[in-house]
Amino acid sequence: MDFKQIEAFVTVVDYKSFSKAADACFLTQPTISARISTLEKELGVRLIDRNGREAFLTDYGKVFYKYAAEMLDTRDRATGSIQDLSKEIKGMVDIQIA
Amino acid sequence: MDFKQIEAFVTVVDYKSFSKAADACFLTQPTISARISTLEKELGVRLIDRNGREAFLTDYGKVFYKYAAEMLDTRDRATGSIQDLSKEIKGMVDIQIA
DNA sequence: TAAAAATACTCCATAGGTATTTTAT
DNA sequence: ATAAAATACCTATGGAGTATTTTTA
Repeated sequence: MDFKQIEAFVTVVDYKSFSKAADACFLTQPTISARISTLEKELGVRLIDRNGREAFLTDYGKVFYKYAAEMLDTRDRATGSIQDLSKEIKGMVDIQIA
Repeated sequence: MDFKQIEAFVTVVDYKSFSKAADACFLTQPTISARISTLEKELGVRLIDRNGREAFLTDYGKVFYKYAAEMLDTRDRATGSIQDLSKEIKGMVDIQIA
């Protein structure tokens, strides 16, 4: 499992389309297909149904989506916290220099 | 950011050593070094202090560790849930066949 | 028939290993 | 002097693009 795959998955779900997700991610449609497909192979389960006009979640996909969103959120909070702390510390250094 | 990097980070912290973490992960010490180093570069911050006999967390590392553990945990819960559901569904199929 | 996804293929980047050097106690 | 991490180097895997085919509504 990989953040790139998770991002692809969440974006496909949000846009209900592989090609639109590709545009949104500034990637090509085959790249999105590959990421989803690799993720599904790893999990041994189909996450998205491509039959029909729109791509929609399977039961597995519904379960996985919650965790996917949580992982992306945690990652963002992690980088945010580090950046905030970094600015804070740099600020303290500036005050000491001044 | 990458689960491989996060695993390397958490393992180094747990073992307080790059080389011991490498053994535990069935990888080489340079691989662990590279993963930690890439993660630190991406975050723009040093997570682990290698001065002294033991590798220990910087202030940034302490903050990041919580999120790291959370991400690994969420990933494990995600795969666990999918596997459980998969067995459940396969079980239902078996019953229908029998 | 038109759209969207899958597949085939090619190329390049990077991840990981081995060997070695550097560092610190 | 020793142990641990960093660095250099090389190779191979796989990730991503382009072009094309397949699918389905």
